[in-house]
Amino acid sequence: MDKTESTKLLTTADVLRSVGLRATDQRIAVYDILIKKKCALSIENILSLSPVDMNESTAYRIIEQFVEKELVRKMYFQTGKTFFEIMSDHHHHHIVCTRCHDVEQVSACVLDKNIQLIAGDSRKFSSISDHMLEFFGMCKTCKRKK
Amino acid sequence: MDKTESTKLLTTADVLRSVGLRATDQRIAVYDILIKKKCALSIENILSLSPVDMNESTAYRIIEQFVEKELVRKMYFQTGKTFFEIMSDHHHHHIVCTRCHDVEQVSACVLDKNIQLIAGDSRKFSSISDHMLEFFGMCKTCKRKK
DNA sequence: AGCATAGTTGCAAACGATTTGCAATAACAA
DNA sequence: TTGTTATTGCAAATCGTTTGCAACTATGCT
Repeated sequence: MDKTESTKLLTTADVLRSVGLRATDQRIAVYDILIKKKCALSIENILSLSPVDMNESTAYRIIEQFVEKELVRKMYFQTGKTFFEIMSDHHHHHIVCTRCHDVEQVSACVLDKNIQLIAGDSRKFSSISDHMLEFFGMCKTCKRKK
Repeated sequence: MDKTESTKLLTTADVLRSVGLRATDQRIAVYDILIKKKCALSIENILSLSPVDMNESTAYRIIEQFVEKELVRKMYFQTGKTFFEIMSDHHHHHIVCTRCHDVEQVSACVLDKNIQLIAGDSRKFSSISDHMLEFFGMCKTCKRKK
């Protein structure tokens, strides 16, 4: 109860060091934003949310390192935009608004049990390591505006 | 049996004119390539397959018009590359090789019947108009090389 | 605490993919 | 065949992302 630090099991700095990255203000900021938001963010989003000054290229470098260290997943949505999301053990998918590009997570995955069937169908592929499922629609806000 | 043209129900030129586009050599070339290949192609692919001389920007313009006219679907795969595929009534998905980026079509869609369930789950969205499902794996050729 | 050093940053320039403006050219209707 | 308007090729602009480099800083060692 004496040391403030010890009450927190693992600081962001610890996480970063544990994967071999130095704990800089910029890295801590990016990581904390992704943890806090939990959802898919663009570089632009990250920069605008950052409490510390950060150069664009620094953000790109940091996020790319996070992807390499598997702290973060990189995703290309069908809107043509690139997003980054903190890795979590919870597999999920997204619904993207075709108008405002807002993204919502879909909690459950409906096709886990079907994947082997699909792989079995393939001529060229013998196994499937992962998948990405994206839904499109119009969010309630945009639908109202229409 | 006299006129060669009349034996073909609808020429590519006719298709183009029917959506309000002039039938130029370049447009015919792009359309025919997409029809013939049936699969997802990049601008680079299209240019290299074209029998007629075509400027890069012309290819971009043509493909964008085809997307607007709904002759073609634009897709961003998780490899970060943009592809174009002729619209067909046959809904299908893709398996992408994580190594060589080769693409194979998956014939059936396993989740049509689940879509309404997912929409029902959503807070922000009231309907889903479409979806995109992409699988990753290593193709047999790459697996052998590994 | 103070120092050495390797890793990290900001900046500017380079980059690849895509888009645009414009003058020359080609498709189509009359 | 001719006139009008759409389309093309070219070069330059643009967007998102990456890179080289010199200045700076986190970390390990003393």
